[in-house]
Amino acid sequence: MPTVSKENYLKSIFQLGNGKDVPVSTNSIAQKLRITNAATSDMSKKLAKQGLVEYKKYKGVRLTKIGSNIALGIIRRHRLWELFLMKSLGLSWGQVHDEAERLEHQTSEFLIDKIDEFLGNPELDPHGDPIPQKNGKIPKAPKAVALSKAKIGIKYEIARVNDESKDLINYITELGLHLNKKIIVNKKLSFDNSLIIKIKNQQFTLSEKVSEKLFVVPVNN
Amino acid sequence: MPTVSKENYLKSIFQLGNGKDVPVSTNSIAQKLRITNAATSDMSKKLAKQGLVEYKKYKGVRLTKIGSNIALGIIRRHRLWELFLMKSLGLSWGQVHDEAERLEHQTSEFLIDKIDEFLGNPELDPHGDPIPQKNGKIPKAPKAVALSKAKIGIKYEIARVNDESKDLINYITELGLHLNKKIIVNKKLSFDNSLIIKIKNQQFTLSEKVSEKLFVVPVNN
DNA sequence: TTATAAAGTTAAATATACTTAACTTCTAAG
DNA sequence: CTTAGAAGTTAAGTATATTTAACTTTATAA
Repeated sequence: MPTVSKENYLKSIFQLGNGKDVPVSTNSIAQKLRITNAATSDMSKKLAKQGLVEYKKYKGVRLTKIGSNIALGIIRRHRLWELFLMKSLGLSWGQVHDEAERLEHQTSEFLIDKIDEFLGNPELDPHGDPIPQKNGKIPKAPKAVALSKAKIGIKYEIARVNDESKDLINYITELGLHLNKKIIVNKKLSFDNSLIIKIKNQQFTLSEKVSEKLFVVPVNN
Repeated sequence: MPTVSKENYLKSIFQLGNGKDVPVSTNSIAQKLRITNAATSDMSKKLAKQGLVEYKKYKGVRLTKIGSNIALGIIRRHRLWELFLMKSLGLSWGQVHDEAERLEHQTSEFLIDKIDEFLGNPELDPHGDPIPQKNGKIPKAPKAVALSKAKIGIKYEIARVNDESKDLINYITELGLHLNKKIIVNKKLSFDNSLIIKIKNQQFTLSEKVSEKLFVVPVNN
């Protein structure tokens, strides 16, 4: 069984490769995990020795089938915990990530399956990300577009938001935004690409940085 | 902040001392944690250096106020998790201990307080043990007596069971026993001190070993 | 009152996961 | 097609938590 540390490496590799079977540079892992490059070089060898990644010096690491399955298991646990903590305890969007980040490593298959069942085998987590299923399949997320690329005047709803930055989540939560919230872009300011958006009757400005992290799908009514 | 390992030492010391401010031998800790005596001698020094225990060579360790508070915090998390997993996910008596054993070390104060609140600030866990409160107070558990010391013919209910042995819990669960279950001792066999007990209309035998681990309180009707 | 068994400690070694500092390989601009 | 800087690796050292093996202290029974 991999340690917590190894699980985090595998998860990071999976995420940096966007779930695709591509090599990921050791330095990008280091950056993501906030450790030194040296540490990831070291660990890459260990992971390779255990058959969890393929490692070619100077060419990055690539998950093996086994490594990929472990990564998926951790991501599954993370996303189910997030949803569970919101549904069962009423925690908010911004409160669940950090908790899930720790709990995901201490959750037996038995327990996560119980949580999955309790939630009705959901396909999406509270940030709109797909929850890997018990069988390893990853549900399709709705095809969302960054708010920064949205068309003026069309009604959208929020379908996904990057859950890595707590600051971002807290900020947009404070603005009253959350998953499935309806939103219209009234105007785009050309000098800094910030957006003037409307929700209900309120209107406010979102910087380009923020609008790139929010993903939306068009809605009819 | 203590590591998981240190938290487990502190918890064990607290439990071996029955929650009292007494010194606990290093070897008893080793036995409980299933590690070598040498390891606990070593760790005792480290815990002492951090001000979590007082350690006199050959005389065992004694929790300081700080160490004791950490131990209480872990026990609080353990017992609240057990109850929460049963109430929210419908897990059984025997299924919650091992999960709680890991989750207890990865639970922020924020989260455990939410769980506590969700459960209505309960005083007892599913095994009848008192749950240390946020303020550090430990609720009084009902004054229960070991079933092995119960009187013949009196109606009792199960008030507490040692949660450390999964085998025991699974065994008595299979017999249909659980917290608050009514039980009458019909007879005590003098040659091995086993008991013939009655629940509802069923009758069966419990060994002395088992009956020493089950605690009961008399009930009226 | 003393020797011995039980209880406890120390020291040396191991594994994991890091860091810092020095080094090597790669890559892309001129 | 060379070379400088970026990217990546290695080596040595650190901290934590463990083990095994040898040793010391304590308590007790003759």
